[in-house]
Amino acid sequence: MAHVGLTVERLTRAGAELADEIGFDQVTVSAVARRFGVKVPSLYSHLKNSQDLRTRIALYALEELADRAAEALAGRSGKDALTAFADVYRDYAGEHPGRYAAARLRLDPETAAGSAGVRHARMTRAILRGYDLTEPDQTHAVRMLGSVFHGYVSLELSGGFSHSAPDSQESWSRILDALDALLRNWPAR
Amino acid sequence: MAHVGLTVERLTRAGAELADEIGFDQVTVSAVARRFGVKVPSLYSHLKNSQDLRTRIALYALEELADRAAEALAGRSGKDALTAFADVYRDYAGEHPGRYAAARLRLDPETAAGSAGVRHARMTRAILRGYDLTEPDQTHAVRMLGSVFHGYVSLELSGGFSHSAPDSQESWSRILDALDALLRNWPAR
DNA sequence: CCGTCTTGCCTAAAGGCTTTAGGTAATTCC
DNA sequence: GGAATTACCTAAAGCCTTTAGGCAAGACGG
Repeated sequence: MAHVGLTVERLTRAGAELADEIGFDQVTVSAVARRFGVKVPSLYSHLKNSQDLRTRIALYALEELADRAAEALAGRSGKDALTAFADVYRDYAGEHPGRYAAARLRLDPETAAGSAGVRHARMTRAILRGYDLTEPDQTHAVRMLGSVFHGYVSLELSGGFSHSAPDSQESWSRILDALDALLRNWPAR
Repeated sequence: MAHVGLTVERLTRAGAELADEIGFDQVTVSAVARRFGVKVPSLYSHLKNSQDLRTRIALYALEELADRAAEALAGRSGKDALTAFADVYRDYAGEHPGRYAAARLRLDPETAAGSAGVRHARMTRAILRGYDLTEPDQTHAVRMLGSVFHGYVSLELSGGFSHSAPDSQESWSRILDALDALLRNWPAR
């Protein structure tokens, strides 16, 4: 077969696209090879194994998501920042369900520490600068925001809120109102 | 081989146990057959296919979780109910990570409608009777609670909060305080 | 008590994904 | 121009899924 020019980057990107099309857990080395019109073993000089492919897609998605979030956060603060940040997550999951699922892949601690996950955590904390929270409440709030965003998007993606009133968009918007109110009025111990 | 007495129920239960031991997505028809000391094709007279097995495990876990939640909710109201209900989820996920993962399996709408998922939704709504919320805010709050519970448990399970201060238990408890405060003080539109 | 029917698990087999080992042709480099 | 490297290939083994068909033991009617 002719030279196709396989690289880890191209394989990762193709895997990410494939994830959005057929679902992250349907992404296999075979499927990616097929997409490049190449025999499966050819990928093994670029990838350690199947898990390696999945991990790379996850890191790619985390990076992409963090870039979007960072851009959305620039120049905003308070509720404005909270909403923009949250919307980045929800919109990304809507546009790229496969990549979003990839971003939720459990990474081993070392890989996680070197991933864009760290940026996500820092940005979430940055949002809280617009509110009057001190440690350890700030950390509790970081964890809660992460939970709500991930939880809502994940339930919405799995069809939890579809076909029932009120509209998911309205719930999302009202939940963000509620979170803003909560952060401005975080209960003392 | 001798008569083993395979039934769909026994296969489902074994699959649920296996899920907790090796992870829900490692649960295969092969693995369950192995556990019964039986050849793989023997299971196909009880199961339609691999997805059928997974779905049954999911329904089983949803049922079990709903039973526990119902028991915890009996005789409680207000914050007491909120906490007890939330703890059931978190504890179940901690004790049975594989089953919890199974309970999050995306079911097709028809299957979902006949599942214990409906009870979960009703119970969440029941908790809100202890707070002064009217529609559509009640629905928004139901969705938010579901998101936080699922999101938190899911992040905790994937190792998000381990090895970092403060303790995850403390965050959980403070987040429940915060949710209680929020529900008592839900912002008007 | 005996033959038949049914039930319950088995072997055979095909197709797909993963992964390793080793081959070949084209490109790169001295 | 020849040697080394690169990039993709074939071969093959192992595991999982799923369908088709077989056999033996227990259930059941005569």
